Formats: sequence, structure tokens, C-alpha cells
Amino acid sequence: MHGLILDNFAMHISLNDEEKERVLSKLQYKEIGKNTTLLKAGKVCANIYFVNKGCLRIFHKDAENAEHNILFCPENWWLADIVSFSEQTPAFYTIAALENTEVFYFSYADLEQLYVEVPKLERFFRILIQNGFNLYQHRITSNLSKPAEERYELFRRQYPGLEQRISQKHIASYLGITPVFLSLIRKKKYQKH
Amino acid sequence: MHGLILDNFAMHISLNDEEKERVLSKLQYKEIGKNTTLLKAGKVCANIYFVNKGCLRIFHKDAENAEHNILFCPENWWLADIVSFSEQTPAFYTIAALENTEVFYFSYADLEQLYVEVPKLERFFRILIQNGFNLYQHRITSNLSKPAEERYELFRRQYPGLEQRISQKHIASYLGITPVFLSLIRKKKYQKH
DNA sequence: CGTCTATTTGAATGTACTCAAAAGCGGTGG
DNA sequence: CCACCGCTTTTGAGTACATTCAAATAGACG
Repeated sequence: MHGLILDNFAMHISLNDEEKERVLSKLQYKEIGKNTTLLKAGKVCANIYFVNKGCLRIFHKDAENAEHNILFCPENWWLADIVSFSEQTPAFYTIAALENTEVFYFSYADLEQLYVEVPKLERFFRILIQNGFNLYQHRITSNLSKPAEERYELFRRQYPGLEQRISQKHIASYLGITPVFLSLIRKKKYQKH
Repeated sequence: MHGLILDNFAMHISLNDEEKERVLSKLQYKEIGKNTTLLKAGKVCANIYFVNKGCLRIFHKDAENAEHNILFCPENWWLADIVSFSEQTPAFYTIAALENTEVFYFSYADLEQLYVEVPKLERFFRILIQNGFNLYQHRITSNLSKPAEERYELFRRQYPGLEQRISQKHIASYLGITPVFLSLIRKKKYQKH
């Protein structure tokens, strides 16, 4: 049941049985149907989620009502509108499901209490944010320096197998190009082989 | 002498006199001449810096030797190659001075010791990274959704006064456009008024 | 099977780039 | 103090990358 998430904690910190117990006691579970919204921009992000199965996306809806995917979160990803969650203020981003998805999550209050009971978690989540910071920094770097075609390749390498699971329009939005143009890139690519 | 940096700490945590004493005892000072490199990609980022005066930039040099500025750091900014610093591994980014610059800094070992002596600092730097994460997230969002002209406006609002201090080629690099194109944008802008 | 949405294709357009030349500006040395 | 050098910015012409709009095709789902 909790295999994936315990392995995930183990990547950065080691918890003894008692600590595992405490952590799991606060853990909640939820299923989100495909295309359902988990967090809507403007609401406070009440929980921090771990994806056990399926795939979520974080996106921004701009003034023209266009959606821009800033992150895909398949199995093993943690996600929240970080600022909204940690400051309990209205969210800027929306979170929705691309597939039927299972998540585990902590509420804000429970996580605060866990930080006291299991201080190692502070370290865990600090590393998590640091990794996210790093991911975004590299993403900005490649957005600045690389054409769409290479960014598409990068996406394929960073999310192995995900391309088969989600629609091209979402990938295009993530890359910052139109679905039409992504279609052209792919056509060009496959004609070469 | 230490006014700016103490105020900066005070934005997120409150330190008593003894804690201030401990923190300041580890603080080092350095001046970096204009166009001098402070950290070179490939070297380990030994310190985390606070800009007291002047302006630094973090950039990436790509395969074609082109430079891409990912962040400007004028007065009051903290900076490091975060991953390189916190894991003591070779840096991906380079840090250099755009003006004659004064920095305060902590070495890795000193900061680790300070975390033990003044645990509040863990919180301070966690918030700092979180703010950085947030900044980058919004930057990606606007890169995806906004044309160069609007990104330029955003830059001007986010770094008030900085435009007058650094060259257009660096701003262009930050925005992900060529200096030539930035020149056109500005021309168009000022013709309207 | 029919409806709705996603993808492909094509044509016309716009955004941003390269290359090249000229003008501006800043620092250095005579 | 000014003349010169190197670097940055501007300007213009031609080009490439990416978009919009529209229509046709393909896929997904009840």
C-alpha cells in the first residue's frame, strides 16, 4: 500500500519504525478522476500531495483563458502550489488530473505537527524544494538556449514513457509552443528514420 | 557595516544578540571587480554569497560558447550555485560581476556549523530557496505565456533601476532574445510616447 | 454509430534571428 | 585633452522559426 511513498522518503532520509508509524498515521489517501481539478487557482492549497499512480499537471490559466502547463507529476512526484501551501494564501496555479490518479497527502496542520515529531522531515522537504528549484533553473536555462525541437527531446528524456500517456496539446503547452507546431516537429523527426 | 545583511535576516527570522554575534563571526567579506568571475562552472561552489553593493549575474555557457543569464543579483540578493554548494559538487553555472561588487559570504563548513548553533538559520535558508523556487516558477510561466515585449516590462518592474546599470546585451540574454531584437522593442516602445 | 475533441495538413502572417554596416560610447595612452 | 581602439547599440535587409486560421482526418468515448 505505502511502498512507493516509503521508498520515496528513504531516498533522502532514513526513518525508524516509530517514525514511519507517525508519518503514516497522518497520511491521507484520495482518488482523482481524469480531468478533475484537485486545486483551483484562488483557493488555498490545503495539502501537499504525493502521486502514487496516474499523473497530475500544474498549470496557469492566463488572461486570455489559455492554459500553460508548468509541470507534469506522474508516479513518485510530490506537488503543491508551494507558496500557497506554505503561507496558506490563495493559489496562483491550478492542479488537475491527466489520468485517473491516486494520491497520498498531508494537510498543512498535520505536516506542521510532523515537523515537530519527526524533525528529519524538515530536511526531506527542504531537499525536495531544492531539487525543484534546480529543475526549474535548468528548465529556464534550456528555454533560453534551446530551440523547440531540442526542448521536446529533453522532455522525452526527462519523463520517459509519459509522451505515450498524455495528449500532444499538453506537451506543447509545457514546451511553450502550439500543438500545430509540435505536430510539425514530430512529422519532421519521424520522416528522417 | 552589516546593516543590510542583518535587515535581510530580520525579514524572515529574529535573532537575539548572541545569535547575531555567532552569525557575524562566521561572515566573510570580499570585493569583486567588474567583469571578474566569482565562481566558474566546473569548480565547486565553496560559498554562499550576499550582495551588499553592486551586482552579480549567474549564467550558463552553452556548447556554442554563448552565455545565458539566468539571474541578476543586485544589492540584498543571496546567491550560489545551489546544487553545487549544498552537495559540494562541480557547478553548472558561472557567477560574475556586472559592476564592482561587495559581498558577504559563508563557507559551506561554517554554514553547516551555524545550522547547529543557530537552528533558525535552517528556516531562513529554506524560505530563501522556497522564494527562489517561486520566482523561477513564475518566470517559466511568463516565458511560456508572454511575448518578449511583455517579459521586458516584467524585468523592468522586477528589477527597478537595474536597466540603467547593466548593458542591454545582458538584459537580452536574460530575456532569451538577441540584443538586436531588444533594441527594436525599445525603439518601438519609445516612439509611442 | 455519432459526437466531440485532438491531430494533421496547408497557406498566409508575424515574431524573432542572422548578417552586415554604421553610429555611439567608454576607457586608455600619447 | 583629444584621438584611437574596442565593444555595444542601432539600423536595414533578408531569412528562419513559430503562429494563426481554416479545413480535413483521425481518435476517444458514450
